[in-house]
Amino acid sequence: MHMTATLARMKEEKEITIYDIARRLNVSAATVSRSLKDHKSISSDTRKRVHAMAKEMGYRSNSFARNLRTQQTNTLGLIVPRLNSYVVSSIIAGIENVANEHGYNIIICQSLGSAKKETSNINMMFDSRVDGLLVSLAYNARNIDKFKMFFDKNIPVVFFDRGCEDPRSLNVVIDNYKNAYDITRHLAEQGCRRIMHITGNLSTNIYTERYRGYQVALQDSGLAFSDDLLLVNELTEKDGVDAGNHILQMANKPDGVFAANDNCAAYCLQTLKEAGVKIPNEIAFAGFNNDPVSRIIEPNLTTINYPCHEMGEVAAKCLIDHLSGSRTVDHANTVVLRSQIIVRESSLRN
Amino acid sequence: MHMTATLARMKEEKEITIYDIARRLNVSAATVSRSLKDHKSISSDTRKRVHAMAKEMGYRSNSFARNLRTQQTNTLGLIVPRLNSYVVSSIIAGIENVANEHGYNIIICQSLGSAKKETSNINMMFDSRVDGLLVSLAYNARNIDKFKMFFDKNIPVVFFDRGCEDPRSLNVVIDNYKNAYDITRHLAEQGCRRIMHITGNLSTNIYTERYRGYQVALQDSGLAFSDDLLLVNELTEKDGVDAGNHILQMANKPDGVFAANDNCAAYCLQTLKEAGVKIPNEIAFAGFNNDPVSRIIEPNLTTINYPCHEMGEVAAKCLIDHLSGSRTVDHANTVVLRSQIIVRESSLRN
DNA sequence: TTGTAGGCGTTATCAT
DNA sequence: ATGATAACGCCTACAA
Repeated sequence: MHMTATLARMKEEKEITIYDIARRLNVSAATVSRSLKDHKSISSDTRKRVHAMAKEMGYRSNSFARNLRTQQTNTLGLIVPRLNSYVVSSIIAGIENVANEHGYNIIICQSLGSAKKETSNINMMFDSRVDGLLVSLAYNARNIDKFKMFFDKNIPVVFFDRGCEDPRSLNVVIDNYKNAYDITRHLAEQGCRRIMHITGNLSTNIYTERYRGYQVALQDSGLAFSDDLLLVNELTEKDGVDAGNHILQMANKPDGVFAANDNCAAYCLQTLKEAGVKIPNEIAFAGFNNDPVSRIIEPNLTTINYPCHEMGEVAAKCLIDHLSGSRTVDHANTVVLRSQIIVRESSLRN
Repeated sequence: MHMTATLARMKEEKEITIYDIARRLNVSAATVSRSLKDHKSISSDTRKRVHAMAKEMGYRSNSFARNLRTQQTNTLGLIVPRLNSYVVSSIIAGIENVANEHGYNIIICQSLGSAKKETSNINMMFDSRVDGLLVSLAYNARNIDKFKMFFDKNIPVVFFDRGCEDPRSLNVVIDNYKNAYDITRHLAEQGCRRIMHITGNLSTNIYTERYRGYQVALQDSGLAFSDDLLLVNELTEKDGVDAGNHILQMANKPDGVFAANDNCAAYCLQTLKEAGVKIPNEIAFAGFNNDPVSRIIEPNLTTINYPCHEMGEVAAKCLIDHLSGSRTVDHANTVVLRSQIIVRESSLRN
């Protein structure tokens, strides 16, 4: 690798452009540009020479210039409620995998449960001219109005985890209704008569769906629902502890609990257990997500196997497919990933 | 909000530029540009009119054009080993917080423990012309050679979690040595004589530091180290279970275990407990991170309180300070965040 | 206070 | 197969 002193200096001081390469090779910038992207109408000889020289000079394509010219960014936007949860961070890991493979960058922001921040994030993504958007909404969206600007410009938007109810939207989700139904039925089959449901904000569709599954399962099991069996909170660790203490003070205690996530379920279960409640015989437990804590809490938690990583991969693939224009028009606009109940000791009475 | 039909059409069909605004207002594009960024030499009257018109027309600044002109991107790069771990995802949440506040986008990629992928990520970030870089290295870096291109161009790089040993690097870390020392001493004080250490790849400095703290603590406690007391793995859930089974088969078992993360510690502890080993009296346990599992496993895990969210915030602030040029020259180039031992039942003998 | 004009680095459309 | 040239949208001396 021989390199002249001037060349070495250029490399350190300023960006090398295709013009610099062109000059040294006595060709035009157009030829360099074409060579670099292996345009077919370029002789393999010059192409090789250009590539070699580009490498030698330490050339790096300027993506802004290219973006400005081509009107696309090779960047995907990602909006999530929060980054530091088991489900979300695993989904992102899956997304990043696929995106990276296809040469896309990802820019991320979290809405932190604030509808206002979410809106500003959406705008920010639009301003950033992302090629496509991946969204997990903090709260329910009946329609895609918030994303009108994306649709107007034919920028694909994929909703994952929490889908969007608008029939025009692309969704990658699991069957929250069915999972909640199954797990509630399971509790009923274990002999639970008063099953409590702990869940998150009911203006978020994953929680309304789970709630609905729970209710229908109660009906189908011939069990009554009453308001004191529903507890809505943020499903945090603290909420789990609070829920446990709440249950301890109830005159008419539940004999089963189905919480909409494992973290909350685990801390609730723990609180009850410490107060001497026998799990599962006095109160049986079920959670959701198959979070690592579900396999640590004792008894291990019956839960729903949420395919996080897969969901990330599928959502990213779906988006990238649309970007490549290879979408089939009649393609289903909602992908429902397989998920199922995992029965563990927390709900198994003998 | 009155809007002409033509205007409405413009808005949907193509991007509004400052020229469009200029034309409608009978001013020059320069005036529009200046008004939009509240340049002081513009009359407040025209500035208001420009802002109003921009809003009415649905103008959005084209960041590529601006980036191309100004040579900066308002984007921070973030490289982590993996996204889906408690520590990393919490750090990212902190980073995103601060970055967002200051108007920076973040682009993320994970190295997944592959040095090759890490290198390609670094290059990719460089190509993306990030204004600054935040890095948690998969493996140890004795120097910043890999980042030479960044330093050559004065692009600040901040190393967090796993620092970089190069004296010129900026680091945000905790005192892994001291924490490991303290927690090992604590185990010794509880009467442990054969303390095992389970840790990750020793070419990663957080693990070498923890290992060193462990060893010095053994010495200071008058305890001998032997090779069979060191177990190196990937610290995963499975590794925890395997470690537990391994211990069960040891002829000369340890009476204490210090694992370099809680997840591995918890699954190891659980495996032993299920096999009938009494915790902490037969084997005392300690972990690292204060992961949620540490508060679920029984007995609760003695651990180190890792300030993840704070680390993310500090790292981002540090980077952004440098970008704003407000850095003090004599400023320390390594920030050590406060962290300390949390003693819980897994290590408390009575 | 505002306008003019050149250039940031690419790509794409014509020519040749 | 290659070259000349004009955008892409914005910013910023310099001029007025």
